[in-house]
Amino acid sequence: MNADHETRTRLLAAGERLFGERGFRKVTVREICRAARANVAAVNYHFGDKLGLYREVLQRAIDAMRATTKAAREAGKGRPPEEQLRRFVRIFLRAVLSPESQALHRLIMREMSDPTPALDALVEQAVRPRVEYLSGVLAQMLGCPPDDERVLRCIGSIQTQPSSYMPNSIAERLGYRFKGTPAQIEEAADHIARFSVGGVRAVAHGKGAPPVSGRR
Amino acid sequence: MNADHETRTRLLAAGERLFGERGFRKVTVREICRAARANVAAVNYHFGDKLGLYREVLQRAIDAMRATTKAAREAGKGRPPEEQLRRFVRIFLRAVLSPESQALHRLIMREMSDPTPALDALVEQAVRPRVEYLSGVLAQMLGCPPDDERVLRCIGSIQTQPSSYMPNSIAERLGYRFKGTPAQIEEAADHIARFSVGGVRAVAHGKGAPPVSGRR
DNA sequence: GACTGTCTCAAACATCTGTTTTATACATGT
DNA sequence: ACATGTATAAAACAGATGTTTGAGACAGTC
Repeated sequence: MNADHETRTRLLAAGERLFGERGFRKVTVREICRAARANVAAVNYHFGDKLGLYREVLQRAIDAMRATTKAAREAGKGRPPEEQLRRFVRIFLRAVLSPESQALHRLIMREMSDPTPALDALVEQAVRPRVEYLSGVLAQMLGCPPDDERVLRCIGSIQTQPSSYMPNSIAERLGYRFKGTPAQIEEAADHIARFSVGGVRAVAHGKGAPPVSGRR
Repeated sequence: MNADHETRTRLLAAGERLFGERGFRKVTVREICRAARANVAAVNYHFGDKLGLYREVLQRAIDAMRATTKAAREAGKGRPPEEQLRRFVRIFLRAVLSPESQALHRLIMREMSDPTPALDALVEQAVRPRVEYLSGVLAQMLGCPPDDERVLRCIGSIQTQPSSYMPNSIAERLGYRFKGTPAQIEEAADHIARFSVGGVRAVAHGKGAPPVSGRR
């Protein structure tokens, strides 16, 4: 019986931490089981296989991402689109960089840059809703329909920026020490928000990069 | 003898292609040897071990990256900093996305997001010079010293954007078809240049993202 | 008290992967 | 002709890794 599934729960916790730190491939079943003080066979017993455990962890990450999107949506409700974008950036960065919540959000970013067979669930359940929300915000800022190519391009430009602040990043080797203190997180969010609003404005006005030489 | 090192050359070519497509870890020695029509032992004979082959391929990538930085530097010589940034972005994107030259430049991006023991050479020989060049450009645009934190933050915001246009990217699943035609590459470069110049301007003027609510 | 289903464990298994060994062929220099 | 250094090939090796097996412990059920 053991309806609490104690071992199962410990495996999920260990998987969340380790998968979040290193992604699916670079974590070994034996490592997870050691961290969860469980037998090597425990993963296969409770989750079928390694990917089964990963899928459950990823589902939690998907839920966390949806919650973040929802929080950003609500924080921006009734405000002008630029302010909606700023608030989205700030809420997103807090989620990705705060030590308490970072594990699951990093897992998302890893899954996107190095996908597993579980990618589909992520895209359909979490990425698509977020992109739809941001598309609405950006379409307003750009003054164009949400399916304009510029909308998706801007979303790309915005969503990629946070990876500069993740550990392992080259920036650390170049003197930029990012430790993830609340103050640093706000500074990073502030920068990305500023940079992104400015970038979108430039795209909206069709200025900033004439074909190759400089009309301006 | 065999001073041409035919097998060695084929191994390097196969390694360049495969490492560029999938990175160090996800390529197997047997795969490389099969692609190079060589024996499994060939890699160890010619390069000591797998990492030895990788280091030689990476060195080519480092050289390609330095050449790109140099080309951007020269293309911008004597021009205003914004134009220097635009030209850098365009030259960089052409290198990363053009089918002919993409393999080595993708290897660079892989090495940065998922480092191997060979990372040091990359950072010291290729990343640092590029960052120094961009720091100069951005310091001018921002009107601040090159070691101001905003400089490095902007470099991060600029350099991360191209990953939106790499294969495997989520954008493909959401309807944005990027095939890498010259026209599409120019469009992408145009977008990133516009967005980045606009972003840097906003950071320079301290506008675009007041603390949380909206003064503007 | 025997039975059943749940859970855990140590051990073994199968596969993949980087590496090494051993033998052989070939060209070159003396 | 012989020795030497270079290159390739087939096979074996060693370690890691995901998975399976078979036995046993434990709790609840008939």
